[in-house]
Amino acid sequence: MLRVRFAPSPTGFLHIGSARTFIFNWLYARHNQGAMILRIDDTDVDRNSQASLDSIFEGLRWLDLPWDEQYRQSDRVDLHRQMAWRIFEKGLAYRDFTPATTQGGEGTWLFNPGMRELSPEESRRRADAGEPFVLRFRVAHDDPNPVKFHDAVYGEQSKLPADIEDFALLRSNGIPTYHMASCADDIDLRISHIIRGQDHLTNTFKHGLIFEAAGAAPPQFAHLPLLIAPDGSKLSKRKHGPVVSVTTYRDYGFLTQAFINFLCLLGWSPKDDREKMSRQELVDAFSFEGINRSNAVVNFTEQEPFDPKAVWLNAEFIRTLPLAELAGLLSPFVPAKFDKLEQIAPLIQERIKLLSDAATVADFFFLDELPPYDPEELIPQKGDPAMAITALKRALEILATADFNHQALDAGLRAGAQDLKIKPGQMFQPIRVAVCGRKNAPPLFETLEVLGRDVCLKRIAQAIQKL
RNA sequence: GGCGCUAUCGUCUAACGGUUAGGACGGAGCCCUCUCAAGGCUUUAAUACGGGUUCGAUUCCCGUUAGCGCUACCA
Repeated sequence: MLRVRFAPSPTGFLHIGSARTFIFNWLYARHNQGAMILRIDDTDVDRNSQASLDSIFEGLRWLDLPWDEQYRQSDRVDLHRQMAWRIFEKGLAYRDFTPATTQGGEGTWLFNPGMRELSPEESRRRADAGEPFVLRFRVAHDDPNPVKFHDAVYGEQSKLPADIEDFALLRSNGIPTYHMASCADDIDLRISHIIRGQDHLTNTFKHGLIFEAAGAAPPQFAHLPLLIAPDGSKLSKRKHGPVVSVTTYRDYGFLTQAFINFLCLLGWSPKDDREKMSRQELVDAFSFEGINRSNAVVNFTEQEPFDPKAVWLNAEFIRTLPLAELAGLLSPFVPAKFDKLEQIAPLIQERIKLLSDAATVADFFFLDELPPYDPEELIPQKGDPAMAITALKRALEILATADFNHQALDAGLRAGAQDLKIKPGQMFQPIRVAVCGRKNAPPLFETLEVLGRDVCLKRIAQAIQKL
């Protein structure tokens, strides 16, 4: 059975690049009726935090793409160690007693001098004496045959052993490194396909060596191009702020489906001209052939914190939402009861791009007192304050008695404009500003209807005072 | 520095040797219209550079340049 895994490490919030990796794994699993495994790669005890673990689960839960199995690497350390020592026993790893502080530096580093050729006896003796060591893989640097693997996205890959350093398997504190833990788990969990970021492409040579040393057949690999910032650098919270965190998208009112859709279009294409796709369409269309090889820019700026395409997709999905569903989704963003929201929803559905826009675009529905506005805005096009006052006074009379439904209001106010010998637009604008506190608002009659007679009369009266 | 990967409109991408280099977002304009949206139409803009191979290169090969990744007892 096909088995894929998503293996985040809890050293930070859930990054949108990680989210895309998760989504691609999920799509691949679903497309092939395989299993999706979530594995928390928490081998770096110093950098792990509960906060990031929470953030990861929070983000994944919002994505609403359920996984089938779940593991945590820290529960499986014994397994990783055993596999490391089995590699050691085969002579494919050795103890390196070089203190950590003396390492690093310029140029190519392959191994620490003197440690590869320590005799088994001496190595054992020093270890028994309590001297700390790391367990290193013994790469066959003199082997002229390249290490090879096939990547489903990047094709045939090969690298000379002479260019691969003796990487660590076990740290001096006994905790397995990422390479060791990851491979041991991939073997033990029978992972058939590893789909991950391209930053692991060159690590894969090391992993190939581990699989071979452990006597396991390597899985299939598919590396994904990275998501980068407009300046070409990698996305980081420190440099680019909250836009790189999944929960930020949720908090600003992205729909899960729009967010997933957007991420899928970064580095992958269905190869036809489809852009807006449902989850099922994505599952059906997803394949490694559609994955690109070059990094994709998430196009945000300081003024526009979200990629315009993500925003556009979100607006598209909002427009297709059933009104009751939209009203429900809106409720965390605005102070209004559900039945009021159901009335408002149709008026703002095609006027908001993010759910959070409702709070600003439709504020006048929720506020008791309108925020201050410029009385000049009450004056109609090619009109003067006197015209505004006349129009508003007439509106007051009409609204005092009219039926409060939009057909009646439409007819009544148009008739009023005709009586006053002004254009309908000149009649409507003062009313709109009086009632909404702004020039740009949803259609007038529906808005009046939702606001109700009392509020409308009160606000128009207040507007007349301002003139 | 070494090794690896990548390079089509501003951005996301399509074109797997032959196209007026297509679509989408964004921008601009027009139409519709009680404002704003939405919708419709039009428009804007690209094969990084230099060599090959070929009747013919966005596409294949080499080089240059640029970007990214790995080069840790991070993942």
